Amino acid sequence: MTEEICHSKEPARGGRNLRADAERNRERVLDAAREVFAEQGLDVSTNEIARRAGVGVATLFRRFPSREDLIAGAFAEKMHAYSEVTAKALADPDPWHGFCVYIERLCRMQAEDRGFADVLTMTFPTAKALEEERNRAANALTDLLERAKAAGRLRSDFAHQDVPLILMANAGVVTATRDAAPDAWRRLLGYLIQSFAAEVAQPLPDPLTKTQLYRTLIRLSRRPH
Amino acid sequence: MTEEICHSKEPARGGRNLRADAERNRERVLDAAREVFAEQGLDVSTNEIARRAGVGVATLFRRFPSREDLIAGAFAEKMHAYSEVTAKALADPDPWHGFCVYIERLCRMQAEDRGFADVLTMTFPTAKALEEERNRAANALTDLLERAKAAGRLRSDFAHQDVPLILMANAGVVTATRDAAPDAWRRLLGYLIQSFAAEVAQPLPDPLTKTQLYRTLIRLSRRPH
DNA sequence: CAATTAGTGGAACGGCTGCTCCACTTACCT
DNA sequence: AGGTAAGTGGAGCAGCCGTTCCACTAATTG
Repeated sequence: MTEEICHSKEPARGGRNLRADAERNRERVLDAAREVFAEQGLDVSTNEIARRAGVGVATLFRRFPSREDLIAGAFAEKMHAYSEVTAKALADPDPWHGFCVYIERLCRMQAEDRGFADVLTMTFPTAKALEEERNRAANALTDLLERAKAAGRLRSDFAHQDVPLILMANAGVVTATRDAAPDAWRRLLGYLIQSFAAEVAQPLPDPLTKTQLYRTLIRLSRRPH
Repeated sequence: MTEEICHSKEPARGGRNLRADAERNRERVLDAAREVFAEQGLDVSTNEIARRAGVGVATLFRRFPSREDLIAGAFAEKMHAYSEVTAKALADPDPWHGFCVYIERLCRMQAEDRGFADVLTMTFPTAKALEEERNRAANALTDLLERAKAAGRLRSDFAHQDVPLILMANAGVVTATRDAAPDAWRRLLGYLIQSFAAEVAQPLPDPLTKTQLYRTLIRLSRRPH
């Protein structure tokens, strides 16, 4: 049943063809899901998504029987972009520069899409389509790290497990600061990159202002929206 | 109605005279809350706390009318310990060592108590008792940073707003890794401290093992337990 | 232009939440 | 001991949630 997960470009023409209006609704649901996930994160009510898509809840559930199906569908493109980032970083003639750009892009993607941040750090063994893309990216990453180390720019004790570690840390900052100081993560990253290079201190992005900090913490006090 | 609530007999026993069994129940609720908050974080059901305390929900709500009252009560001690950490760090003859110990302790407190992690990073303007303690700590922290900078060990562009930034990052790591790799945060902190000192790379704690990483991400995939 | 289904929306269900109400119980004071 | 108000527990309310069901609608096909 769940064997085929359509690539977003080619709507369902590969295996089953949905009725025209059904396919249109499917796309509307995905658009709404992407929109809401990006704004509010992954744990948003099903009703809310259906409402925003302008369809009944039943339609959503028939098309995406489980929550994971919906998530996989919504983030398929972005997951592909993610693995492309890895490939591009690998293609960079300067491995260290490639590494830095890679990390920066990843963190930026987290910062720009709250749902995607959750996908990257939280929902690992989700639908097969995502997992496959993830594995391809992981392999490319290993190569990237090897080269940066061989070039003598990346510290040799940097582990590939440190990448999700960075992502988790970044997620913490990003979810906390999104509304009041959406660029706060850059400062964390500035600190981290520096220690990955094991070089002397370089200029950092500006720290949070006092009011940014205040508003960040205010906002977070009412989690259960 | 009447202004005075207490009879003139024993007006001030800590400002509040509850009936003996009421006071005992109050303590039972606080104990249960501390226990559950530490395990499951701040957003745990009121019923669950009452059940674990062995009292009815009404008892809980009469004693702690709002959620914030309960949180403030449960974490009063720990918040005091937190401000003491700052004071102790300030008393350290070596300001840089004091700074490092301070950061380490803070992150450890987050790692050991999921609820407290939330209190520190998420619920800022909560009950006054907590806020007051927080301010005292903030002032001591400013002094600590000044001294460490004056000693030439802490980089001069370190901002006091970077401390919550660290805490947010640490929270991200800690909430993600608590079950599978409860010491993962130490590695992040190792990286960070290094870049705060702007010195050459030093040995780091071990990275996550492959299985630790896997189990971490597995666990997180089913958030709505 | 029917006839045939795939497709639809929204009501409804069961389970959870924070919180309140009220008939009872029990500690305290004399 | 006995009166009384403080204190109690749990049923119950309103409001969410994910999910299912089913009477209806309309795209497709011949």
